[in-house]
Parts: sequence; C-alpha cells; structure tokens
Amino acid sequence: MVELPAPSRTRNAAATRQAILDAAHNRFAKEGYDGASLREIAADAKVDAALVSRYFGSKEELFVEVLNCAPDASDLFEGTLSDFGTRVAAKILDDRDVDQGVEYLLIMLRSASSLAAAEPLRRSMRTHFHDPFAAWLGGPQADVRARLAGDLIMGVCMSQAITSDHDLDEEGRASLRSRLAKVLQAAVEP
Amino acid sequence: MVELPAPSRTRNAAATRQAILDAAHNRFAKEGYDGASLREIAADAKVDAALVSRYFGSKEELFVEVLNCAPDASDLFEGTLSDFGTRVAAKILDDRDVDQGVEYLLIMLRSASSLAAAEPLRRSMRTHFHDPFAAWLGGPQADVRARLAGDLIMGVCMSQAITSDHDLDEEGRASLRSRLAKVLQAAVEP
DNA sequence: CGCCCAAGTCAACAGTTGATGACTTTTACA
DNA sequence: TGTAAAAGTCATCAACTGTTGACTTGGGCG
Repeated sequence: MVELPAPSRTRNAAATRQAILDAAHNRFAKEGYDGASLREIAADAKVDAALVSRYFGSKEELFVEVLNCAPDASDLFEGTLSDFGTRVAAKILDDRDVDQGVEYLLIMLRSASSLAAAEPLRRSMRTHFHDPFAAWLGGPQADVRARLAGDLIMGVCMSQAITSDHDLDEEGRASLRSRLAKVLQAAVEP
Repeated sequence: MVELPAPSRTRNAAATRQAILDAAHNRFAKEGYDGASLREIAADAKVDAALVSRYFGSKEELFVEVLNCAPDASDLFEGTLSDFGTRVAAKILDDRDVDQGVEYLLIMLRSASSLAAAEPLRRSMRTHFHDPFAAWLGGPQADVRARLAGDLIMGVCMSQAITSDHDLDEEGRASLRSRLAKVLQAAVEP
C-alpha cells in the first residue's frame, strides 16, 4: 500500500536483457515469430518497447538469440535407448509441466510459416536437436533415425497444440501413449 | 505482342470467386493464415483487394471456405492397408508433384500458430482427415492409429517445409523413405 | 438503342507493426 | 561532489493490415 514493492528495479543491463529474452521466449512459443510483437514482449518484460530494438538490433536477431539459448534437448537423452519410446512418449503426452525442450519445439512449429524465421530455425534445429540427437543414437543411419523420430515428436506436439486434446478420452490417451512409445521405438532402433 | 491475351475477363462472378479461392489456397499453403494478406491474394487472382472482402465477408470466412474445399485426403486411401506405409512414404517424400492432400496439410501446419485460424483448422482437420482416415482404417482404436499416423505425416511434411531437404543426400533420402514406410506401417496396423 | 443492376474499382479509414533519433534519468567513477 | 556515459523513455515514422463506403463500368434485358 505504502508503495509498490521494488517499484523500479535498479538499472541492470544484463538483468533487463535476460528479462526481454525470457519474455520473448514465452511469446514466441505461444504465438510464433510473426504473431509475437515486440511491444507485447516488452510489456511482459516490463520494459519500454524501444529497448528491445536497442538491445538486440532487430526482431530477427532477438529470435536468433532466443534460439541460441535452447538447451540441447538434453532431457530426451537421459536414459537408455531401449526405453526411449516409452520415456519420451510419457514426457510429451503428460505435458502438465511443459518443460524447456518441448517449449522450444513449440517455438519452431509455431514459427515454421514465417519466411524471416526460416533460416535461423533450420540452423537451430540442426545444432540443438538433430545433431546431438543423432550423436546420442549412434549406429547406422543415425541421422535418418534422428530425423524421423524428431518429425514424429514434432507432429505429435503440433497435433496437441492444434487440438488441445479435446477429442481424446482418458482411455484413448493411454492407448495413444503406448502406441506412440512403440512407434517411436521403431523409429530410433537400428 | 499485339495485345494482351484476353486483357479483361468478361465479368463472371462465379469465375472470379473461384479465382480468389484458388489464389487464397496457394497463399495460405505458402505463408499460413496470418502471413497471407488479402492484397496478395487479390493480386494473384488479378482482382481488386476490396472484392475479396466483398465476396467472402472476412479473411476468416475466406479461410473457412478454402478449408471446406479440401479433398477428403482421398488419395491416401487408394490401395491396401498392408502397403500403406510404402505407398504414403513415397507420396510424401517424392513431392515433385505436390498433390492436393499434402497442400492442405501445408495450410494446416503453416496456420497452426494463428489464434483466429485455430478453430476452423481443428474442425476441418477432423472432418477431412482424421474421421475418414479412421473410418478407412477400421479395427480397434482406429482413431488413435489414425491420429498417430496423421501426426507422423504432418511432422515429416513440416520438416520438409522447414529444411527444404537441404541436408539429406540421395542415399539418405532412400533410407528415410524405407524407414518412414516401416514406421508408418507400425502406426496404422492394429 | 437505352436502362439498370450486378461486377469491379478507388480511396480512405483506423489499427498495428518494427524501427529510429532525440530526450531524460540514473549509476559509477574520479 | 561533479560529471560523463550507460540505461531507460518518449514521440514519431513509414509500411502494412483488414475492412468499408462511394464511385464507375459493363453486359444483358426490355
């Protein structure tokens, strides 16, 4: 009441920059590259809109910066190859806690239509997903197996994003999970 | 040389409407719902921009109309279930002739991020793809199998759209095709 | 032919977007 | 303390969006 709690943060370029980066991450994941506006992002970060352009140069450069912060999809690689299917299927379908890796997938699929975002997207996808994935898989044609599994994951995530899972009951979801596990496993096994 | 061939089409409301519909189809497939502008669509159809709004009321109604023209993914269902994988894998990956069904998939994935397009998309997806697909599949949990196969197809198409297949040589493509066939088959079989 | 309504055109609107240059405020150092 | 540079703000630009209303043109019917 007496006053707003910490009404104005002490000036800190690094913190501000990070706040913008976080806000941009969320907006890009929710609305895609074209859909997210710099003004929205700035508002989320509680920052003047001009600062975004000032810090990152342009929207596209901000996008690249966000993509560069992507974790190397590391959580998908924690475990054995033999239970990859069930593990990843559970992680994708039980999206109560939308973790980082899946969020970056959302950014990608939501920005797939944008011409400006296409090239950064392609590069980031290879560096942060396909290449480490293929390396983790190993064996013959690891790149093809990684790509196929990645495509399947992307398709399922996108389907979830579109349908909001309105049209599947609990039993159907369990069935989808087990079948997805099987198909995923078929995609990655040599 | 002497003059433009048929410099001005004789006035024909039905033909003009169809021209707009075709142009909208192509633009939506290329740039998604948000990315495609009515002015671009009108220019493609060689029509004044105002006519688009006049004929279809609003951009969203035009989008719905385009989606309603979608073929029932019929070309995927011509053949036996046992060779579904190889058949569809070939059709998707040899996209020299991007046929209608895949084009509508492009519209969907490119417009997935748009809030305005979400609801029409979801409806069209069920009516024109999932439901007839599940009906064609038959057997236990046909809806789950249809959804999984659909998600895989969507993911692969989207991956193609993003990467433009820059990063796969001829041998890799052959390998991808055969493996996709196997995985697709695993998705649809009971 | 002459009319009249449909078909098509033009200009403009209000809103939003990304970006920029000039301005003010704060921090940190000497 | 005084000051210069960093950090943040403000107003504004030009471009583009979907949409609308008033206008002009054309072809088919009497």
